[in-house]
Formats: sequence, structure tokens, C-alpha cells
Amino acid sequence: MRIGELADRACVSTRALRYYEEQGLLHSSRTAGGQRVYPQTAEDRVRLIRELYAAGLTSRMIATLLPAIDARHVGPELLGRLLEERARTTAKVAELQAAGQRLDVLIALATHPDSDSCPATLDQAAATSPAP
Amino acid sequence: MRIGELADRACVSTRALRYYEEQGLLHSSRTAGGQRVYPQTAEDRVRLIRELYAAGLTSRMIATLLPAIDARHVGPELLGRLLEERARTTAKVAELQAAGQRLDVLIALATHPDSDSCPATLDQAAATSPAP
DNA sequence: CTAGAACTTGACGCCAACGTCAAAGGCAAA
DNA sequence: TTTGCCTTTGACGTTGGCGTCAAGTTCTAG
Repeated sequence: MRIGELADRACVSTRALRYYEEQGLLHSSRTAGGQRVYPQTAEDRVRLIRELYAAGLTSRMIATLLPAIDARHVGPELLGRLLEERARTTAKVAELQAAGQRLDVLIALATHPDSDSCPATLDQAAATSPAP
Repeated sequence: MRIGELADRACVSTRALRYYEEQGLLHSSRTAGGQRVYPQTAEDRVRLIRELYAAGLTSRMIATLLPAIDARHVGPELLGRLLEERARTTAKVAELQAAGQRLDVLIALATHPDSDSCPATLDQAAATSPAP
């Protein structure tokens, strides 16, 4: 199939597909005229790439990872980087949850204007008065 | 105090302070020579700004929000936008947690090469084989 | 008074995954 | 063959919160 059909099937833009190829994530053969031709398996490939992006990985990381996944062998160094990524994800979740609590404090201030004391910091307020 | 001292106290760069002023988040008076002068309260102000950034808000949103916080009155429209932000934060947390599960699948594949079946998608694998 | 640290504005750089526009060529149906 | 959609490469734009020079000015300790 050509790029437009693959884009439709995998629900991505043609621009994204060319970008993936540019980053070495997706390969294609060409027609005599130079147009890209993909096998049917490319659709799953693109979905996998999208999931890896969704897992917070960068193009470079995915480019490193894909051959390992294909070979079904992830080396120790790569595993270490995956564990790092996992740790970062965990940390980001914690950060975002703290951010959510800060927003809760603001929302509480907005919906309960009864407390005339404005807390010095949002963190103090979050610690002393749990959000509703 | 001048910009360098405020930067040290609030643990931000002078560039950041000028940027905050440019965005209308932080005000300063000037010396005869044109140098910025801040009151002591500026330190808390900067910390508040940083917390709002940490809560995932943009400069524009913070610029809208700060006067409301100062006046201790958050209007209904602003409250609505805060609730939107809160919802986005919640959604991002969910996304990140899903991303973490996908990473767990990859890590599991790396540490347990016993299962010779490579799952079609990371999500399917996450659904059928919980991470260790 | 002077050295030199601190400060000023201005402006480009950055990062990442594409969006978007442009000019030109390929491909299939009638 | 012609029509017209599809595809090609190239290259600049986007988004945000600053980092990082650069060239010039101000403040302050001695």
C-alpha cells in the first residue's frame, strides 16, 4: 500500500509517517517513480511506534529499542534505560498529582471564600486543608 | 533588593525573573539608573508563581489568575478554567500511568524472555499479563 | 576615582513531533 | 491523453519557558 492508505489505516498523518522514516523507525520500498510502498505489516508497526511514543519515549529511544524488540532480546544497558524511563514516568505522575492538589487548593479558595486567611504557599494549604 | 538577590533567594535565574515581568506576573520599581528593585514580598510572589507553573498552568493563565488570588475573589469563568485545568491534570496522570504500564510490559519482555510470543500490542499485553 | 561585579535590553537558540505550504512529479481511470 | 488526486522533497512554523551570548550601563567597595 502507499502512504495515504497506511496513514488512514493507522490513524496518523502522512507527515508523521515520513517523519518516522526520517528517524529510522519505519522503512519502505519505493516504486519506479519514487513513491513509498509499505507491506501490510506496516500498520501494526506504526501502531507499535505510536504506543512507544505514548509511553513517553523519544524517537531516538524508540529507534534504539525497535531492533531489540524485533530480535526479542533487550540487552542490559537498554534495560537500564527502560528502567530509567519508568522511574521518570513515576516521578512525573507524582509531580502531576502534586500539581493537581495545588489546583484543588485554588479551586477551594474560589468556591469557599469564607477563610479570610490566604495561605502563604499552595503547598502549605494543601498539607493543612485537604481538597474536597 | 535587586534582581540578583531575589534570584538567589527564590532559587530562580535572573532571566526567569525578567521573563515573569515580561509576562506581567511580577512587577518591579526602578532605580534612577533603570535597575529593577523588588520589595521583600517579591520572594513569596516568585515562589507562588513557580508553584502555579508547577501546577501545569501557562504564563497567560497565571497572569489571569494572580489578580484574582490577590483580590481573594475568583470569578465563575476563571473557576471554570481552573476546573478544566484540573481535569487535564487528571487526564495526564491517567495517560502517564498507562504509559508506565506499557514500559512495564517492555521491561517484562526484557527480564523474562521465556514467553516466546510477542504480544501484538503493548496494551493487550498490559491487559493480559500484569506487570511484576 | 576606578575597577569590576551586577545590571540593562535585544535577540537568537533550544527541544520534539510533527503541521503546513509550495512547487513539481507520479499514477490510475475514463 | 487528459484529468485530477496522490505523492515527493524541502523548508519554515509551532509551542513555552527560559538559556545564552553580546554590547553597553550602573552600582559599589576600596
